[in-house]
Parts: sequence; structure tokens; C-alpha cells
Amino acid sequence: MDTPERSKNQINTPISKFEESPVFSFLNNLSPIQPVKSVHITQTLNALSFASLPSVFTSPHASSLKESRFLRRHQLVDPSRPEFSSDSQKKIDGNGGIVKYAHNSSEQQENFDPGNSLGETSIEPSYDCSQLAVEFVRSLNYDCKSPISSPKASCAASNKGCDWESLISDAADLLNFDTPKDVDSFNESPRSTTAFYTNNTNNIQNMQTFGCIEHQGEGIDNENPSTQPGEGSCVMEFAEPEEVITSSSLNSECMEGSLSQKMDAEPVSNLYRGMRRRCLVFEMAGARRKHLEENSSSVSSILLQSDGNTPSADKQLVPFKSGNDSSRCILPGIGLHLNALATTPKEFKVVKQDASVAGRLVIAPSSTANFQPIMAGQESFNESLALTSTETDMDPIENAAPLTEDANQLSALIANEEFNQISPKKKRRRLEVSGEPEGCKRCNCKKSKCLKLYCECFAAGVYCVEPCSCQECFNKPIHEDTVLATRKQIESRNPLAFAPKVIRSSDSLTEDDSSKTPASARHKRGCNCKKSGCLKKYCECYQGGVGCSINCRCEGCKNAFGRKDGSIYIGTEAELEEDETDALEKTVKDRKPHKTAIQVDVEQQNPESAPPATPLRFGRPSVQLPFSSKKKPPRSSLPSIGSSSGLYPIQGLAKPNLLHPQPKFDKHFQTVQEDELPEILQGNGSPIGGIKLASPNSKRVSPPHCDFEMSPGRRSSRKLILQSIPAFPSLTPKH
DNA sequence: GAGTTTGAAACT
DNA sequence: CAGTTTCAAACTC
Repeated sequence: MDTPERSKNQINTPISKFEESPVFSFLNNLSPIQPVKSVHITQTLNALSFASLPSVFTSPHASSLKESRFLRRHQLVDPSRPEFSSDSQKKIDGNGGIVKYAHNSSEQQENFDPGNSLGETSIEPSYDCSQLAVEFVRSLNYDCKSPISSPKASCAASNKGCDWESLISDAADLLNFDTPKDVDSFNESPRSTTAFYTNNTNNIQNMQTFGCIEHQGEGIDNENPSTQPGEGSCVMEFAEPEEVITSSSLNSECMEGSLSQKMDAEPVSNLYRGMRRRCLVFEMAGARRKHLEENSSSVSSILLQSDGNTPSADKQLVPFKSGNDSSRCILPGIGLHLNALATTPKEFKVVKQDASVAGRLVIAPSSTANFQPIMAGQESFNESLALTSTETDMDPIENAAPLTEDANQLSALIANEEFNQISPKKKRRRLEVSGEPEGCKRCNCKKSKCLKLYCECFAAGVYCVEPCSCQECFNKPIHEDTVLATRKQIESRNPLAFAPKVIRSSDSLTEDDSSKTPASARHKRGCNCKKSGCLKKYCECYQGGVGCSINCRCEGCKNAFGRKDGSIYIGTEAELEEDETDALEKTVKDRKPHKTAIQVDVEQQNPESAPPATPLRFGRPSVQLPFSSKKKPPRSSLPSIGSSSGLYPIQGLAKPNLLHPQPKFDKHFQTVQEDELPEILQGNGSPIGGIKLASPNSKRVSPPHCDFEMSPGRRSSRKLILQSIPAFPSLTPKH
């Protein structure tokens, strides 16, 4: 497994071949990025080859991974240049992932990268599977350096048919097992990023599976006569293939490897919830186009689809049923994010999903919880962040919580079948009982038809799913047009209506501050609580796990996460609230000078703390603190965050909200901070360019080594930002 | 499980 | 923009 030399050799050969191959050249010509890619690749390779960078691994850099993914996803998103973008993205991903991986020594990156890249590729039919496969293989090989991966990869590359499943599985295996570092990290910290990542992937997979399963059930239940079970599945189809792939491959193996050990014991209900929802959403977004049946199938199947192959549902189900595997997954939170992202239109969906996935991976820890639905998604981020953040920083309890959630989710997944059979109410209750606060969002709307922001699902940018107890629900794939139209209307009124409610202010925070204030993030608008003292979920700030800020008009604020008076970061956040764009710009500017500092801040921001590793969910950590004891984390928190960021299960959703406002931001700071969001939101420019820009690494670019090192800090911080907003932007570009 | 409370969202 | 109504989640019993 761990024969780096072999992998290197093998890898090198294939790479050169690819580069030389007509396809490769063609791609290069198409994408302006190519040069960069090639550079990155080389760098990456070098890094990988150098590979052993124990020091790097030491630092928890889930964030870096996340970032890379985000970037990649964004790139992939580019509608205008599917082929090109895909290739470039893939390459980039692979590189980035590899680089990070090598440095971080965390399998996470590897897993993520491959998965992402794969997912992306798989997602878009236009992509040349072989190319993708090749890239994927490369990344794997380089990263993992595992003999196994290389052979498979080579096979995949050679065959257009590409055996994605095998590749993926191999890659996952390699990643998980191959990297000694990973092992080390695990050993050192049970909740290491790697573990999270794995969990996340697993969760994703599970989610997908669930989604398919549930979806089928839903399809049957569907009000719409026209909808057939198959349709339901179609909805699920939207789910991003990428995620599926990644999760599946990663899940099975990763889970088995490290995660299972760590996670097994932990409960998972929360994760399950989120996962399901998200899965559904994603599937809907991604799957639609291609296939219902296939959709239901595992990630691998998705990949196959891209190639033209049709996976068997059985396979997919198998992992899912295995339950153990699923239970292992910890990504519930991630799932939520993904959903939010997924919502984006078809093309964008992929990207968003990827991003979400990345986020999930990074977040892994929180996953579950969080929010599955969009809202949940972000929360998941927080959770994941908290988890990732660092074992050290975080309290054992907190750290455990996410994992536990994941585990719960996995178990939940196992129980999926049962769950599906159960009535929505029961399901919901179960989920709730399980402890998933936010996991998946399930609404109970009776009059809004789930077409208003009252509906958590709708607000989160996800379609209502089986677990929902809503009546006369129009927030379903079947009514996509209606949903989109409604969204537009709402957005026209308030462009930020679907943006994340919780914005994290990285700038102002300092490590010390972060430690003091659980949540660096703040609610955009602020709450208006009068009776709850901001100590109940009625309060959106509290729900989101963030302290109240100047923007809040609450009375008698006692927010456990930070009172409005005491909030340190209020200024920044307030600015954000006033004008997110402006605020972002400001923050960006501020950050630019102090990239390093910023990174630190971001990490610090995580309430939980440590975590530099996972910037994503500020809320989560904070939430956990309060809730960790017994209460569930607030649902809303996840959704709010997640929704905006990334999950956009609803295809049509463009995520215009964020985009519009943020564009300024992007323009100004494409190079530096675009990562954070603006770029994505803006969705302006060429996808590729945006992507590159978006990715801190690529942008700055840095030499491979630099990327490697730098990525962790920056990316983490940026990632956080991006997650919250980015998803949307990525989606917009298409339009 | 039903009813109440709460505050955001929507409406005027 | 402010006030009111509607809505659904959160909470309580």
C-alpha cells in the first residue's frame, strides 16, 4: 500500500503520457489555466514526490483541503467551458489536493481532491471521462503513492470507459491506507482532519444512498400525479455525482480504515438526518439530467454514468445498507452545505456540490449536525470546523460530538430503510430524537406551500424531502419552475434572502478573541428578540451559534455565544450586515495585508477554537458549546449558514443573492480574497479564471511548496468564507 | 400529541 | 420605513 516509490514512478509515466496525449494538449489549449495547471501539477507532483512532510501534517488543515475543493468545484462549474473547465479543474484539484495532501500528509486532501475531481468530472457528461480519470489517477497516485492506485488509475486512463468505481475505490483506499501520515494523524488525533474527511465522504455516500432510497419512496408519495417513482429519483438525480463518487469510494474504504475505528462507537442520528436531506438535494440537482436509476446507485455508479456506464443500484445500496459504513461517516453537516450549493442549476450544481462536499470533508466533524439542508450545511461546517479545528483546542466533548453525530448518521443511514417506511412525522421525530439538530431540514409548513422563507427547506435552498411534514408542498423538483420563480421573486425583494444568515468575520477576530468568543461569525441582520433573551433557538443568532452583534435589536440579550454589547467583532460584522459586499471588501482589504494573520483569525474564529483546521462553521463550534451539554445545536444555525453557502439543492437556484452583492468584492480582491466568496458569488468571469483566482493557492500561487504550506492557513480561512457565500456564486456563472 | 410562545417573514 | 399580520419553528405541558 504504502510504496511511494512505485506510485511515483507509475504516476510519472502516466502523467507524461497524458500531457503528451492529444487530449491533454487540446485541453491545455482550451483553458488559459493550463499553464497554471501544468505548473501546479508539476509542483504537486514534486511535493508529492517529496512527499514526506511530516511537519506539514501536523497542522490540521482541513481548511486547506476545503479550499482546494472549493476552488476546484468552482472551476468545474464553469458552464461556458465544460470540457475545458473540467479538465483544468480536475488537474487543479488533483494538484491542489496532492499538494496539500503531501504537505499535510492528511489523506483528507487526497480523498477530497480525488473525490472532488472525480465527482466533477462525473457530473458533467461533457467531460472526457478518460481525462478525468487520468487526472484523478494522477492525483491519487501522486498523493497516495500507492501501488494499487496507480495500476487502476492507469487502467482507467487507458480505458475511456474508465472504471471509475475501481479507480475511486482504489484512490480511496490509497488515500486512506496508503498515507502513513494519515495513519499517524489518526493515531495522534482521533478526530484528525483525515478522519473527518473520511467520515464526510462516507456520509455523503450514505446521504446519497439515502436520498435515492428516500427519494424513491417520496416519488411514490409524491403529490404530483405526474411524478412517478422514477421522477422522484430524478429529483434525487440532481445530487451531485461528484459527491456521490467521492463519498462512495472514500466512504467504503476510508470508513473502514480509520474512521470506522474512531467513529463506530458514536451515535449518528443527527448526521443521518442531514445527510439524507442533503443527499436528496444534491441528487436532485445533479442527477436529474442523467438518470434516476443510476442516481440512486452509488457514487461509483454516478461516475460510470458520466462515462456512459450505468451503475447498478444494488451496488450503491449495498454500501448504504452496510450501515456500518454509513455509520462511520461523519459528514452530515457537510451534506447540508452541499445541499445549499447543490441547489444551483445543473451545471453549477456540480460545482456547488463539490464545494459543499469539500466543505463537508473539511467540516466532517460537524457534519451531521449541521445542517443538512443548507442551513444545516453550514452548521455542519461549523461542526466540522470545530472537530477539525483541533482536538487540542476543542474540548473533548465538543470534538466527540461531531464524531458522534457522524456515527449517528451512519447508524441512521443503516436505519434508512426503516426510516423510509415510516411516516414523515415519525421520521422527523426519530431524527430529532436522534439528536440531529439540524441535520436535514425538515419542514412542517402548512400554509406557505414551502415557497416562502418560512419554510426552512426553501430558505435553505433545498427541496422538501420525505421527512418533511409539509402540506401542499411545492418545494419539490416537480415544481422546480415554481420554486425557481418564487425564489427569484424573493431575491428580487431581498437579494440576500437566501444568503447565509450567519457571516463569519474573520478579520476582526484574533486568536485570543476567538477563544473568548465562540463565534467569530455574526448574524447578518441580527436578531430582534424580545423575550427569549437570545438564549433560545427562537433567536437566529443563538440558533446559528453566533453571538449577537451591533446589528441586533434584541432586548435583554443574553446570548451565550456573545452578547451584542460584548461582541468583539461587531464592527466587521455590522459592516457586513449593512453591506455585505462593502464589508467583504473591507475585510478583504484588511486581510490582504495580513494574509497570515487572517488565516489565523479565521481559524481562531471557530468558536470552538482550535481549529484552525476548519474555519467553516463558526457557529457550530459555538453551538456545540452551549448545546454540547445536552441540548441540540440549533437547527437554524446550520441552515442559515449552509443555505447560503452552499447547498443549493434546487437546481434553478442561482444563488444570485450573494452574487450580486458580492461582485464588488470579487472584483477588487479577486487575487487575494476572492477565495472567500466574492468570486464565487460573482461568478463573473471565466470559470477557470475565477476558479484559479478563487483558490488561494492557485492565485497566489505559488510555487508548489508555497501552496502547500500556505494553503493550510489561508485556505482554511478563506474556505470558511467561501463556504458561506461561494456556493452561490459558483452557481451564478452559468447564467 | 396538542397547545403556546416566539420571532422572522410577509404584508400593508 | 414602521406597524401589523402571517407563519412555522421552538418550546412547554
